[in-house]
Amino acid sequence: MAIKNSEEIKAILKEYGLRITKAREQVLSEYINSKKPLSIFDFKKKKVFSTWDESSIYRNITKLEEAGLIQSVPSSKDMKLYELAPKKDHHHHHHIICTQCEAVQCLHDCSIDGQLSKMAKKAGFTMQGHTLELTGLCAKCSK
Amino acid sequence: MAIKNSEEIKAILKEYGLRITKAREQVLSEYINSKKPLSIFDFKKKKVFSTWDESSIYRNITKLEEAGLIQSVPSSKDMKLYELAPKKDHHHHHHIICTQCEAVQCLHDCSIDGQLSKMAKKAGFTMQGHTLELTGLCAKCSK
DNA sequence: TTGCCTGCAAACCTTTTGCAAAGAT
DNA sequence: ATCTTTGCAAAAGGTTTGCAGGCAA
Repeated sequence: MAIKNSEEIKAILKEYGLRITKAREQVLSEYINSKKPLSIFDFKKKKVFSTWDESSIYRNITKLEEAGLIQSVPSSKDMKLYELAPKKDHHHHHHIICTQCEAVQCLHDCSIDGQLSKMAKKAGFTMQGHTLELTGLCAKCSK
Repeated sequence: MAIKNSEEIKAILKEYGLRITKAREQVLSEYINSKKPLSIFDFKKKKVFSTWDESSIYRNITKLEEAGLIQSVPSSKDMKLYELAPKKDHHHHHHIICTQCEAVQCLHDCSIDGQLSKMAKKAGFTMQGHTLELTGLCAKCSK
């Protein structure tokens, strides 16, 4: 998703019925402009967030999730991960996690639905959905 | 996987160079005989485990993971999930869960590896593995 | 003004660790 | 006899909550 400026962020918050506060704008901005899921740790690393109390970041993440702007992502680590929720123009996608450095990346072409439906049918089921996570080595770690 | 008795469990522990203790046998047995990933909560629910201290269960899970008998599974919840590692579960497969009656069935033809590898490669990753869960309606419930 | 948001501190929950006693090899 | 595992209690790390004051609508 393209980088959005402050006015656009505010408009989105308004559209979702959320109050506009500086902390909330910054949290949403991170998710909108990030290519990968973010944990509280990712926020704490950035000095922009050193002004905000951790609990406020947590509460804003919760608010954004309740509003449907972000969603939680499965992880093997001890921290919760969230990513921007898919909008209508977005594609259903999955993640691949590096088994060495734990980097997470989104995979934007999920072209296996047809095959999965067939597998389900063989077992006598009508498929409704699926969850899929890949593991592997990222470019850096496979060197 | 077929249910294994106490002697078989002991043999596996020995094979993996682990000492045989009652607690460890019971933890491994749960993973071997479970059709789904287990968290510490699943252990605490069972009264067999009420005899063991939580820290011992945690330590045994750690030991089994280090030995390569179980592996961690990505999750959105607050608790870590583990499942039997694929080596012991010689038949790589997935599950489909009925969204109505919660019946679980194994899917024994996983023919998507090739496609997943391609998806991973596009993202710059070398795929190592995947976890997949399908949801749908079973034969009975879709009537 | 009204009610939501924030910082602070404390509570909470899962997981880890230190230590001495009990158990496995 | 030696080295590992256990129970207990305490600590650690991430997340949530209560409260009083501050800010958005």
